[in-house]
Amino acid sequence: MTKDLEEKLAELCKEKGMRLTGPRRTILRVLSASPDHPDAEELHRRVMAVEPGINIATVYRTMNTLAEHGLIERHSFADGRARYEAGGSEHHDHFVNVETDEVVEFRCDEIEILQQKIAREHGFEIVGHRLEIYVRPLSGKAGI
Amino acid sequence: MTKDLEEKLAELCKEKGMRLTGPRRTILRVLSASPDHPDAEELHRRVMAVEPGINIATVYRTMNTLAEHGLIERHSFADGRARYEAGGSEHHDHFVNVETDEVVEFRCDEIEILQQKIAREHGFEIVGHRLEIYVRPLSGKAGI
DNA sequence: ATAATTGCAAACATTTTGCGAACGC
DNA sequence: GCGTTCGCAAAATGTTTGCAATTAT
Repeated sequence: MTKDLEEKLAELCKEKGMRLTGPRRTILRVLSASPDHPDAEELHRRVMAVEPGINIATVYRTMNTLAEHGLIERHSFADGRARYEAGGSEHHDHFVNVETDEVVEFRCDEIEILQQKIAREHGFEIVGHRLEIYVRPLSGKAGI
Repeated sequence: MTKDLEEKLAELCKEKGMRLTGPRRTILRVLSASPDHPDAEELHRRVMAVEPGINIATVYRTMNTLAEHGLIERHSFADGRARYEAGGSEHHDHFVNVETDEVVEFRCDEIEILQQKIAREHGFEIVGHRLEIYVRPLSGKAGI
């Protein structure tokens, strides 16, 4: 599944006319192997572990290019910096466990439908959306 | 009846032990008169129009303090910078018009209820949430 | 060949911080 | 008077960009 994703992204790059350079290939590989939502610095760290010498500016530029072509998603959570996620997976939203900072994906079609409805009622067409639900485990002891 | 929002905020400040300095008063005034969600720079611009000489660092510090004490809300939309909103109003979510950067508030109880439901299904208790729907005007002229 | 992409450093944008002076309580 | 807050300038982040060299097609 993971291996496929890298190839799929590589193919999409070619389709879009993007050149498959060494650094870009490495970035695609790292991205494909990242099930989470790393920011540029973390991504760069992982890329450097695979192939040192790649500049963080290249990471930024590549992420921007990939996002422009719709190959990845660029989130910006509350912390301010941009976080990236390899596209290809289905749309989903996020639970953020405030006690562990863990992110859990979920999907709720009914909510999506309601969004469409209320947007239309306001005279809008949806371009995209972001839903984060900050949570803590149900039964567990209260945090701090 | 409606005690001025500015007065309400001022009182809350005192309650929380925050000093009501000149600059802070001005910032509360501007904030109270801002129905939108200005960022620090815009807020500073408005503050300067009322009383020149207030530094933008003071705006940042004041917004942080107010947010820590729960008197205002600090949003961070996709554009990266922080935007502030005088609290006190009911909970709501946001449409962000991607063509104008304008923010429109909305509220949808059905969505809130679905959130509760799906969170519970995942074994979570909701602490808070954030929903932004990025939109463009429906019918008329296409953007770009 | 030639246009896209890279590394590097410098520029940029936003937000925070150290400090001594000024101020509210 | 004492602790908070201020203005200022400098630092800290996070991200983008100009340019000459390199590389994929």
